[in-house]
Amino acid sequence: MQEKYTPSDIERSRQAHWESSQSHRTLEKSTSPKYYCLSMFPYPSGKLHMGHVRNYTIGDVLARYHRMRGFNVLQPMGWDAFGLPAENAAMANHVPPAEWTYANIDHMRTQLRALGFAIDWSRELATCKSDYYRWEQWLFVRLFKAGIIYKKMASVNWDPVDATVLANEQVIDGRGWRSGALVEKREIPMYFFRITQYADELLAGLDKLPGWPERVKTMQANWIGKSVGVRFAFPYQLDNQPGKLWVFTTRPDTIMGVTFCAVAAEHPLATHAAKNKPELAAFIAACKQGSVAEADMATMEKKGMDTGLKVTHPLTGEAIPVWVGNYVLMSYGDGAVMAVPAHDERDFDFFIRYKEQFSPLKPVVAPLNWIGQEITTSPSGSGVGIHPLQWAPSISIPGGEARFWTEWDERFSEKGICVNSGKYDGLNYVQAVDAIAADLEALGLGEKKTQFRLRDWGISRQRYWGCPIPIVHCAACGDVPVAEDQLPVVLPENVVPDGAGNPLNRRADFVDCTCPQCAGPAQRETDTMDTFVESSWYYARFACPDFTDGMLDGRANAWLPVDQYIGGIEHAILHLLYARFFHKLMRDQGLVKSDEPFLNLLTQGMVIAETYYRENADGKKTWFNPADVVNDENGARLKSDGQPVIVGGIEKMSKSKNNGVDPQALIDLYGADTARLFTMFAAPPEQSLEWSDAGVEGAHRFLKRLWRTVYEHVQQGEVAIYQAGELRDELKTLRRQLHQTIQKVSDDIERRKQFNTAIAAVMELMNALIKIEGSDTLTRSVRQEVLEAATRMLAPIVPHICEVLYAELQPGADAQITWPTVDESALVQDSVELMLQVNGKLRGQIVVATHAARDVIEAAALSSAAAIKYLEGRPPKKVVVVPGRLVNIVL
RNA sequence: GCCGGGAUGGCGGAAUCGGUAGACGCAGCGGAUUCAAAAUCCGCCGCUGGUAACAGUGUGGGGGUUCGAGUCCCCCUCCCGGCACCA
Repeated sequence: MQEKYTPSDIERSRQAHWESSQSHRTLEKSTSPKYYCLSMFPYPSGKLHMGHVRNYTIGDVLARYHRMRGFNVLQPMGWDAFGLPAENAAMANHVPPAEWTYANIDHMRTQLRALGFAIDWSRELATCKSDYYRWEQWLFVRLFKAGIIYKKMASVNWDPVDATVLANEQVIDGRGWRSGALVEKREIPMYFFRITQYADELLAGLDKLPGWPERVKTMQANWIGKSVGVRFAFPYQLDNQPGKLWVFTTRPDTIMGVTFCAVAAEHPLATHAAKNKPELAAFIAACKQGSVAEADMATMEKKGMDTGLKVTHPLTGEAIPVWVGNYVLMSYGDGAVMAVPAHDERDFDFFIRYKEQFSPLKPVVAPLNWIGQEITTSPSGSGVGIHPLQWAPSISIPGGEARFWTEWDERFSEKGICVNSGKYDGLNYVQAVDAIAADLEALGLGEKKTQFRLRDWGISRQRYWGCPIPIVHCAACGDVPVAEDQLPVVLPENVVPDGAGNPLNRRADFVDCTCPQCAGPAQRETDTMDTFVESSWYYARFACPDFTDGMLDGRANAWLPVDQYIGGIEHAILHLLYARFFHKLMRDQGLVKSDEPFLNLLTQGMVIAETYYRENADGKKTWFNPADVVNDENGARLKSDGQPVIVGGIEKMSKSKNNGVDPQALIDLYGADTARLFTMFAAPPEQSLEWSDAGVEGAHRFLKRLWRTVYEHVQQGEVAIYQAGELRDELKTLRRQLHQTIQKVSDDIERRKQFNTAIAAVMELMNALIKIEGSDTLTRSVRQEVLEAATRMLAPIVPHICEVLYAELQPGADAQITWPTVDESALVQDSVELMLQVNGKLRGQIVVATHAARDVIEAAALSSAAAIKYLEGRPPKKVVVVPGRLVNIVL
């Protein structure tokens, strides 16, 4: 055995061994239970970053642990290879996205291999290859024919200068990132997946996922946003034509308080009213400026303008003014809302802002009372600005003075008993909803309805580097799906985009084709699919990546569902919801049998780092990598020129902010095992990890110490592991700690998935071992037991060094290392130390027999020196005994 | 703005079911070894007072429940993620 730990040598030789013996190749046929361990596949951005290392190390630890436990493990890897960054890189370097992508894949594959992940590389796939995406096109065609995919108009960000559609990320402060032009919303035709048809199942399915984190399930449930309410209409006459303005509300009980209606800027009523009102047309145009991102819409100042149109309140017959509101989303419900300023905060803010314009200015109708609010006397205060607490009594007095308040109070939106609501007075929420819904239904103007916040999934992208949408546009036949035997529609790979629209539009060889239906001349669709489509089913394709006769074969059902899925928390909603949806689509197409794709989910926290930038003369930002910046008491400066840079805040490592830390330097300096150990040790996996280099040294030091300890032990010659015989106390304690550690580490990895504490426990064990002296056979045999177990426990985390050390401890044992088992007899302990508290403060310790009775413990506690000191002869008021933990004496 | 999460020593973090706050590691300080340094080993290490024993105090801020709160409840601040075309 070598005296010195040389990671580069042992890692290279171990990896060569794994490769030549195909150690990580998954068995197709096995009597062992299966364990499908999947980490979210990477976008091939160029180099691995720390987030990847963290993600894939977690997966590898779980995969290797389960293999040690006798499972038949599948751990595949692939590439989410279509996407926007490839087009950006293509424009910057004048290289086709395909070339850039394949080069990145090659580099990143080498990096993943260097980290020693137990991946079955024979199943590798890349989504940009036609043997993958052809099945996506095949499914598209089937779903299109089944009506699950349909076409409708939708808003996109339009850059009028570059004449191109922009991603939300490419809109910065309302302007195009390259042109700097003010971005506009533009309506274009797009294909949609009817995900809303599965909304109920996607919501209900969350309850059948006990292996998913609560936070993810809560986020998805809120995203789907099921709400029960009433959809109803305000009738109107326009140019002597009758019409209905439809709205949805979850608060039909407040319908008697409707003061106005607000419609989205794109709403037909708004468009109509703007015809003869230039100022309204200008306002609507202003609403259409800026990005389509909901975050931008929601943080915008709430503005509106009266259309001058009036609709009729369906129950009171009152004329209700219609406004255009920039906060009303056309994509939600009917693009219009009723406004009840008395009971909705957003309506309230809007009303206060424009109160002069509501003509005549009328006090807010207040139909509800607060639950449990006692109605006593009329307050003496009057007029504007009255305290909200005085409001409820004041409005409840019949014929009493109506009041106006200027500050919102959370209680205004609580549900209560109807007042000032005509025939509905005195009804509670449920009764009022039923009565009002029944009345609206009798009028033919509304009904109860379940509404989802979830919207159908628009998948058309006006981009080149994606999977072509297999549709042909024929003047005679319309939109025709490509025939199955014509698939795949292959994306040409030699194109360099230039930022001005989709270059496919200019490729006659791609666009011009014949109609699959009438064989006449036709044009191919040039939009490509959202890259989330590729990542929605790759987990299934890994079971049978070589299958050429269909999307999936029977192996998919053998492996699915994925037993453990691991990926960043940033995917909690979109990717994970789309993948769940796709699984149900595939199930309904007879491709898979299960209902859910991922049994257990681990959402790793993000690796975040400081961002640094400089603003150029044109206002654009140049981002600098943290590795190129010094940030000390003199501020942040660029290493290369010593000039200051602006600190942009700590954010998720990303290419756009250039704050990714390259793990390569770490691997080069310390080896893969140190990189893996430190990443797992630095923080628990679900927590976000702010990157710092400090501490890596400590992880490396631990591995060196482990090596040396085994070396010194092995140098003394072979010894069998401890099996039986009388041990001195010191060794008994060490063995107890060893088996407690095995128990803890197993639980930490398998159940808690908290690897940092597993590592800490082994470190403690090693610290205890090093303190034991002596080279007698008994001592050496216990030491052998501890070292064998320690290397086995660390093997999933630092496999290279552990396999080498284990082979030194067990010469000739070349088989798969197994997980150590707990010796229950080693755990037995005769006495236990209890904490002694007086009035909840720690005042001492007592030692009692392990299973001592409560009264024995109490007596021991009361006779202890500490108790006598604090009791000063008085009897205790109460004694709390928590067996195995503590005794609390209350004075 | 809405939804979800987080805040514990100089730093990363531990405390798993309401029961010893600070495990483990980093940094720092002191010592050993060395011609010297690196590496390694030993010891100390929340804050305040005290030579010490010990006492007080302490888990973002404010309030509450409890014999006992980092952990539960209410309110607030700041930070991070997502918001449908970044992936």
